[in-house]
Amino acid sequence: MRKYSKKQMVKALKEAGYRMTQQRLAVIDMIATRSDHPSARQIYLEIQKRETSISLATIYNTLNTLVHKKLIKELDFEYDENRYDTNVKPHINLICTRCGSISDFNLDLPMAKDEITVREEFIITDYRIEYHGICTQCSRKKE
Amino acid sequence: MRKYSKKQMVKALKEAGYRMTQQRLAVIDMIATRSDHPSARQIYLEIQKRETSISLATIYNTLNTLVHKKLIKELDFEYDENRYDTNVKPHINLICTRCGSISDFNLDLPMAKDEITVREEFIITDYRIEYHGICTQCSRKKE
DNA sequence: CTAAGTGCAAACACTTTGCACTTAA
DNA sequence: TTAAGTGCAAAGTGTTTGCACTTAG
Repeated sequence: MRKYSKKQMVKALKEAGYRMTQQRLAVIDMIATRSDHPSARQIYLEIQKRETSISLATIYNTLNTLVHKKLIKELDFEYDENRYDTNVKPHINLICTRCGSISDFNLDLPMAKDEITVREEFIITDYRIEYHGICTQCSRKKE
Repeated sequence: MRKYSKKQMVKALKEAGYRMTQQRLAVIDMIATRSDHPSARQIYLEIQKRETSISLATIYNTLNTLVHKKLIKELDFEYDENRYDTNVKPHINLICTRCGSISDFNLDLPMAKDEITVREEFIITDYRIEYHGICTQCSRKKE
């Protein structure tokens, strides 16, 4: 689990020369605090409830900056909005196809990396592993 | 490797009550013949070169039908068009971030499925595993 | 003070849809 | 013959961009 705190994200952006605006702080606060994997729109709605004025465009800008600085990860889905993950270490995402919740599953995977590198001469730079299915909450409330 | 032939796809659609139009045949022919993972647009351009008249909408319709019937798989990417995979058995996709090529890597994975089911009570219905990196061709021609 | 950032609305890219025309069975 | 399928163009979705206004440093 490699996850940056609010402080670390702010520090990293400042060091890279980015200004600390109310909007950026609000987005960072939101993404670093929540343990679910919110979408840009969810973050937008949440920030709007508070005092800070913000637009969706700014949220996308800020999230893209964080992704670019490798402080968070972007998860894309065809059937829905992109979601953002503070866990930047490769891990398994358990995605509920009923309620859309995403949780992390951390496990050391004997992920066949070496075998791929040798057999295919493919240079792995990143990976993405998802299990789709029904989460505990949803399977319990089916009656 | 579980991969349906052109014949099997045609049979499955006919049995499900679908009509066999020139357009559907052309799409099925294209997807079942090619071993790469074409996008709707690529299939469109390819079919246009031949005698069959077709539109992009029809290609999407047909591909969606095939996906729905579980005869092919859809791979979605935020940064590009969806790609379609005839290998419907769960497997690893090796995706080249330089040229966009996608190849399959078949391997029996000790994929932690059991552990997830037990530890998280998550009912797995499908999964998606991707390794992103540089393919053989691209790494050779880098000089 | 001034370059960086914000925020609206318009643009974008891919995919889906409404509907008149065509066609497989 | 006729319901299913096609194909255009228009709508829809999530995301990005252009540009005048605002603001952090």
